[in-house]
Amino acid sequence: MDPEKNHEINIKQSEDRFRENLLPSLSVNTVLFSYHQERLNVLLLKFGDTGYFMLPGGFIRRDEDVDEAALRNLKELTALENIYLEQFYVAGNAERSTDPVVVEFLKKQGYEKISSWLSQRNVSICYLALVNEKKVKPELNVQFISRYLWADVTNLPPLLFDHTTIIEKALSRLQSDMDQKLLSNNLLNEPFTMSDLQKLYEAVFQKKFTRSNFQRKMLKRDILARVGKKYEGRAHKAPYLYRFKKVKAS
Amino acid sequence: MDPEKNHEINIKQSEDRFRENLLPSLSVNTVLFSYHQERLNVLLLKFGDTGYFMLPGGFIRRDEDVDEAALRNLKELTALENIYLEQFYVAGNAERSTDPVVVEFLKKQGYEKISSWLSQRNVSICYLALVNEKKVKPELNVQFISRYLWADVTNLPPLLFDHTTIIEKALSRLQSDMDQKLLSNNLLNEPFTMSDLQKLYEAVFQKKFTRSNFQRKMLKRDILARVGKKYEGRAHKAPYLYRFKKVKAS
DNA sequence: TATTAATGTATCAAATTGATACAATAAGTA
DNA sequence: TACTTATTGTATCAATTTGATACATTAATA
Repeated sequence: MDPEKNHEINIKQSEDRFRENLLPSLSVNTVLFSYHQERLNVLLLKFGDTGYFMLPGGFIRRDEDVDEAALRNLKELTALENIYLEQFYVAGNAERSTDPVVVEFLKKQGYEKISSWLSQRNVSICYLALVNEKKVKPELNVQFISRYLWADVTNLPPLLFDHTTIIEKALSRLQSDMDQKLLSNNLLNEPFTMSDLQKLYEAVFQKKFTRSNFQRKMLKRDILARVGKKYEGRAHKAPYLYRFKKVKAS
Repeated sequence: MDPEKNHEINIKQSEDRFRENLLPSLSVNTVLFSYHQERLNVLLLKFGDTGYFMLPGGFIRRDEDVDEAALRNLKELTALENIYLEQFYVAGNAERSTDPVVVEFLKKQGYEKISSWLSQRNVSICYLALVNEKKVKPELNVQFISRYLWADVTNLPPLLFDHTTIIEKALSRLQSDMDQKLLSNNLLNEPFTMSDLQKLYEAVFQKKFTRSNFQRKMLKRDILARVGKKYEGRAHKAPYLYRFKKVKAS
């Protein structure tokens, strides 16, 4: 059998399954932040050979909470579990689901039907998550996804749909949450030095902090526990190593 | 013709229209705050004779933005236009759409079909808005809505679905936005005195502020313009009257 | 004209923040 | 071993902000 025909049949079947099991008009997208080599990165998936990238995402089953759907999709795409997820934005523009790059690409490949399916009106509920890059194993056996990329948030490639806007909203939410919630938690490997923590803050806020004042502020918050010293074999005082204190059960 | 049969046909027609024109699985709800007689209130609609209330809401047309849908529904239900609306929460629990009170009520009245329709899985995108109670003309020609109520947020009646949770989330968002965005704007009639403004803040934050410090804080923000004095015919110094300064076009 | 009650503003101490200085120390170098 | 270097931990000081309180102003009334 013609493999392409076979493929279209598979699509037809999955489309039927979609109708049965998934909520129509809705999807979730997750902005996965990581911190690696002093850069704040975002996980992106490359769409075919278009040169365009997109955020990981997926659909919502009829019997699961929207939050659960976000967690499940995250697990399916990256093998991550027990991750802090925060719902920060709804992408609800009527025109957002049609991207000429996607339509063009699919038509060129003969996927007229899939094209119209993927271009259906769709509202996306957007989450952000914070992860250690090394613990993420992106799943690439997904149609049209050719590779993945941890992209520096200050230097994003071209993105499909309104995903650039979504990432901007995610970053500003991350900034306003950074001080309150214990977000650094997921982004830094313990133990870490005060300097490590400061560099993370600087990557997130995209500005410099005064060292001594940053240290004072962090120590005063009573969230760090000193667990030793780090001897780097370099000619200076060894910095303390820290872990985050366990959050009190309240 | 039997009026109830006739009614069911109307429902059938509107259900068909629903399928054609509206996004399935999705709705919007709006928490409409007002400030009246030193109380922070929320607009609620009474569901039949059940003793239960609900938030105003509606559906999203296939060709309109989610934000537009929220504005349109608000206009249809209250005749309000050009209102500050903020998306603050997504109610996405799988079980949220089924409320035994609603099911019971509709069955009792013989509306089996409508009951199952209204109980379909539904994700609600929630907005908050701030309005002058006197400018709101709630529309009561809506099926099952018997009356409306401006309910004190500190003393809510029983609510259907997860609407109590939604209002709690709305209040905490209102509190965190109060200082940044010029929200008082929509809640106070201009001109107002400093004491009026303070009472509004006290209703929103549900706590008292020290008068002199509140005044200092507000004056320093450079958002108020003095426009005269208020002679109340009472034995004390006349307070200044204020308006909000026009926001600079930036 | 004195009294009263609410208002506008000043004041003072405490807490917070930004900038800078300085002491401590791990390793390299003479 | 003593001195140097680089980085870290902490102290200090002024400027700013915040909470509490005091006091002066003033519109109506007795």
